[in-house]
Amino acid sequence: MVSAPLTAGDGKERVRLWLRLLRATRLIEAEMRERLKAEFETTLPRFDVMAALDRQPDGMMMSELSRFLLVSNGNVTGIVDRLVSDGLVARTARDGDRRAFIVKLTEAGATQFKAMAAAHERWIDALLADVDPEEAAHLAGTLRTFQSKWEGGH
Amino acid sequence: MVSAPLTAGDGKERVRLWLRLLRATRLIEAEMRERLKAEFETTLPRFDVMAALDRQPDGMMMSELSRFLLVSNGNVTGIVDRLVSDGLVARTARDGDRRAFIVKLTEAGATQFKAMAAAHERWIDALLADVDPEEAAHLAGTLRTFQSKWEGGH
DNA sequence: CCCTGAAACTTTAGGCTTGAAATAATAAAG
DNA sequence: CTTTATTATTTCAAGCCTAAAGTTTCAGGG
Repeated sequence: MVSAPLTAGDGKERVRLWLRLLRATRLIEAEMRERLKAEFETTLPRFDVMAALDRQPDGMMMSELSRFLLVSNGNVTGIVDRLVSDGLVARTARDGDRRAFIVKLTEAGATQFKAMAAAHERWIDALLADVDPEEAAHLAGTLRTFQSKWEGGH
Repeated sequence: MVSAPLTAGDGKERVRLWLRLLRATRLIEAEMRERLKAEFETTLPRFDVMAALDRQPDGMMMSELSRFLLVSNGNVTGIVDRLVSDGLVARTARDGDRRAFIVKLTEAGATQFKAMAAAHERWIDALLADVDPEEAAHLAGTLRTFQSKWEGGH
């Protein structure tokens, strides 16, 4: 006799988790998008690129940006193009390799990003106010495990 | 004397959780996108629309779809247009109201969706295999609480 | 009947996104 | 030195996405 599942609907638990993950993420993402637009006249992809560059003061190659942000090469080209023409980001040559560019935040870009990052942190903190910090740390740990296994094993 | 935080980096726990949530979601999303393309020659937004319609055999209005999927009205128009021209979805008039359409899956659409849904469930199950069920339930519960508070309170 | 407002949907402009193809420069092998 | 492969990036076509403006229809007074 095969043991019947004690919890109802067993077997679809992981799909249910995924659907919740996706929905929660999209809700928060939509909110961030809306506020970035309203408060800073910018977009989430632009914010993502600037956040990545802010962590690497020496700059990043286009391809590094692409890998880090999990988006395609061609996508990064367009976003960076627009940031450059707004004076927030600069492309500089890499000596010894005329193929690659080093992309960094300009002064103006770094200044603007600081303001956005502070607001972003406040928004997220308020949005997730009901998740207590201990729980947050725990969940972050779970997700970290998932990611490292996945990103490691391709 | 103000008490110092016992855990390092306190105050940014929620932001860290959000970044991990976002990254994990994007990893899985990218994988689903890739497999839907490779195995079924379709896209994630199309899958999302078909999944929503599969749950409502009587069909949905365009605006219901838009609200449910958390995307804009105009966006739904385009996706449904393409699904209709592929014969997977049908727009039918709603009697008594010439403004609204009822959108449903066609036979062909329902058949194709069944195959995709089964594959989708297998993929997610395998991807999340390392998340133990207890932990999964816990995470799902936290997300559920967040969502109901958020979606309720606008 | 006629207005006014709201509802359902489409259209438009601009930006994001991907995968594939095209350029160009470097590196490696013979 | 020349061929071949790899790396870094851009370009392109097609589709996704949003916010805002536009169209048509309905519903409720007057």
